[in-house]
Amino acid sequence: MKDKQKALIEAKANVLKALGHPTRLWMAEQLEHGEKCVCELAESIDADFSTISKHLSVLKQAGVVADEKRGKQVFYKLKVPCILKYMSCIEAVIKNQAEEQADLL
Amino acid sequence: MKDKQKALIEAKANVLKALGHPTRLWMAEQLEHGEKCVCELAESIDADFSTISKHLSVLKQAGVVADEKRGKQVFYKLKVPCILKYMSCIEAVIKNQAEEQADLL
DNA sequence: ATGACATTTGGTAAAATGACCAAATGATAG
DNA sequence: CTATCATTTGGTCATTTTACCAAATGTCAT
Repeated sequence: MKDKQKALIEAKANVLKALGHPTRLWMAEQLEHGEKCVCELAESIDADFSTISKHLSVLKQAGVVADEKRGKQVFYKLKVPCILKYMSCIEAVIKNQAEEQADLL
Repeated sequence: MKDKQKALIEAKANVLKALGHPTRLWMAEQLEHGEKCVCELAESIDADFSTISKHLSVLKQAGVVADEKRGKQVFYKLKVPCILKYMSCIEAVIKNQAEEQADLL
């Protein structure tokens, strides 16, 4: 494989990996209808603030979200909202799996 | 968050995580135009057969691919091809990132 | 049966990830 | 300027992931 191709694959995998954690995926979904501050996101997550901050940082690194500080708060938003449009396909994978499991019984 | 919601998020994250490794993403892309046997996939990957086999097993667990043994060979195929349609969006994320990096210079 | 071939499984070691705590930063209010 | 609030950073530890090697499995031809 060419170096450039390889780099592209790695970059894509990196984005998918960033979304491949329940907390981070949940956060991304929360941003579907607009920005939220860290404190809002934190409300529904049972984890240390530092943990939440680090997850957001992973999403930012991957280019999934952008952050903006306003006053004391930091707001995050989706940079490329199409990533959520994909979820119906992911759900199809899961449904498929579930049906096959059910067929075994 | 409700238990069911939580389980769904976890399932979705799991699929994304499975695709979130360069080798596995590459494999999935190779299957775009139909099934391939492990040996074909292995040709372009510089890794032990056992490593390749384990990656395929992760994709299978996640419900991304299905396998079928025919003769000595095992063939893998995509179960839900829409996952590849997503890649254009992922690429948009990367392009976005790249442009921002470029703007810094 | 025996050997050769394609793939998987089990074991192990190195590296990456994720969670928490404590401390640092930056912004605002008093 | 000091205290306070929101968030990030650094450190540490447990867990998970990944890669390789060696050995096992299942299939086919002889």
